[in-house]
Amino acid sequence: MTIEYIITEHIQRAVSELYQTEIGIDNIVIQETRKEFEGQVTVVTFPFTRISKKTPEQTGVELGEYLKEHITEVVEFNVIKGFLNLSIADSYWIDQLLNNVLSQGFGQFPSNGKRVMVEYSSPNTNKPLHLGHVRNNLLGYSVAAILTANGYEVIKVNLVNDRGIHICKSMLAWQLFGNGETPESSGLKGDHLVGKYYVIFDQEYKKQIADLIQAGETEENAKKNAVLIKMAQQMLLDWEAGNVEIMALWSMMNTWVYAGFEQTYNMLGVDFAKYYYESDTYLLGKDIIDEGLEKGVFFKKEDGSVWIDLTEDGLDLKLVLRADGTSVYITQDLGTAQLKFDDFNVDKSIYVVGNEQDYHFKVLFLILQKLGKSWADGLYHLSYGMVDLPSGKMKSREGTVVDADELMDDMIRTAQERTEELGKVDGFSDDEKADLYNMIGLGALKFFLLKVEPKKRLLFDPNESIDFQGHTGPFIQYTHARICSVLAKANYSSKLTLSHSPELTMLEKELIVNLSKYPGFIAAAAKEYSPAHIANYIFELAKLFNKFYHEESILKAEDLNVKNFRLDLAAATASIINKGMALLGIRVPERM
RNA sequence: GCACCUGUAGCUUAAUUGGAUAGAGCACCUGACUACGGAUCAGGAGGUUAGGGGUUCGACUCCCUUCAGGUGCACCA
Repeated sequence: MTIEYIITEHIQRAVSELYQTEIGIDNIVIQETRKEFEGQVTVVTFPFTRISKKTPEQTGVELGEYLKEHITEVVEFNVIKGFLNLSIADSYWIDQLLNNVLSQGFGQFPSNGKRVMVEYSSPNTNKPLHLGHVRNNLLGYSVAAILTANGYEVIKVNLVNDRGIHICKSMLAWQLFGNGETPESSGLKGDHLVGKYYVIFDQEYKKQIADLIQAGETEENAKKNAVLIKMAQQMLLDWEAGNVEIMALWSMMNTWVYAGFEQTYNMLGVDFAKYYYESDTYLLGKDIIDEGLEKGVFFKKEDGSVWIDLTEDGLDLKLVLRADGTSVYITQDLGTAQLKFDDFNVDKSIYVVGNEQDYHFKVLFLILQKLGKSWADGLYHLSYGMVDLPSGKMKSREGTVVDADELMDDMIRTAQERTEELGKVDGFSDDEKADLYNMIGLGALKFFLLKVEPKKRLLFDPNESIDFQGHTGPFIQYTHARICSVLAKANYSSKLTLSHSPELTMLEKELIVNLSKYPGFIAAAAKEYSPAHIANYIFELAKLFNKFYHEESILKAEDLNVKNFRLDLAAATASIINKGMALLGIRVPERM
């Protein structure tokens, strides 16, 4: 039972006894005491003044006296303005450390019996992954890990966009200009090879447009009538008709792409329980259209197209089926949402998709609610801001992207240079070195992307490579390695028993207070689907530990009991760093 | 034009969801026991929280308004 809980209960009793009024939990605000004041736990007394009819100070003193008398852990209190600061006994904090923080399951909530799906990554098969995908992948992976820690059963899925006109463009360009080039013959990663032809298509297409304009066509007509775009459109029709030759080309190029993606995902450290493919799902959703028409949620126009009127909800009319009976984007998303639910019977379904699709998901969820789907309330769009460069927006077609593979390679190389400069890898084997550079490079990248609130957009300057000092992944990794080093020197392996409770220093107490807050951050991160909370918490923890480490010696502590206690404290810190970073998909080294 | 999102130190950002003197990191300046690991620690300087109004004991946070930036408003996905 946490001290906050005990205090809350006693405040209810105190208010009832002192002022003869019952108050709800909502009125009780408990927070951590600010560093400049004495105490660890603070109660805000303003909400009670209306009941007590006294000043905030008087109310605070009365409550403080009551709490001190009735709760053994409350040893002292002071009131400053409307804030009642409580000092909690050292014994409580020591008990927290030894029996809570250091226990096996700390930070892992028991199963809540709920199942949640997290869809993320969602690549197109016509181009390699870029920085935007990296943010998406890291967010998806991390949110999945956080939900798991909160007791959910999590199913990670990837919905691959493997069909459509854009896919045909790279296929066509390869057919026309590829000369049979393969990943083997070119030495290119499969996804990069295909991406190369997507760019070539665009270049050739632009040339044709320019030629047509030269010949007197309007720009609009030139775009419509260029031979290449006509051919691509024909190819899409052939694909939909199941043309054998086209299907063979499609599946061959897909195989290349998937091999490339697999490599990138491995490097990023992300994984999926299931892949959905749009080539399988693009025809879904028609039965939902029928259902909606039956229920009167949708209506049909004279031309046969099907619509929904969302004007009462402040939105517009939305087409859900074309006049010719074929699907649009939202049709298949309606169908896919149903499919996911049918496949896994999930309670919640999270879509990790960029904020340019905010409107789309708003509409999608609203339609499903109107259709009366019982699971519609569990749908959530985890929207994140786009990553842009100093030069502006990234465009795959124009080749102005920060490529995911290159970026990771750069990060790892920088980690290597930095580490070698510091001369810290004596006694490492080549494999260990490679693993370490990978850990640090990717740790820096992941922390950089995850420490910012998802919905904020991110500016990424490739020339100013990511820092390795300060508010960074490597700073935290370093702290961890440092603790491991101390523990190794002391031959620490598991929790030490203390002969008696030591008197805590300010910093020790602060550290324990901090450590015991970990589960609260896990819960908050899940509630808001924001790994940034954990990233910033772990950073604060690492910083605090470094301060403690600097000011109070562990191995040279004044007596054995204090030394053992500090070893436990250090071990607990390392453990939380490790757990928290794991939720971000970041590994921490024992030496670096 | 309409809708949604964002705006905090020079830069990158935080603020326990309405609580105390708005915290950090980078960059800049000054320091740290002959270092339990200096990828560290301590200190300095840097803020009208885009501007204006309102709500209340109390506002970066909620409401109104103006400004700036972004995104979306296809029988594309």
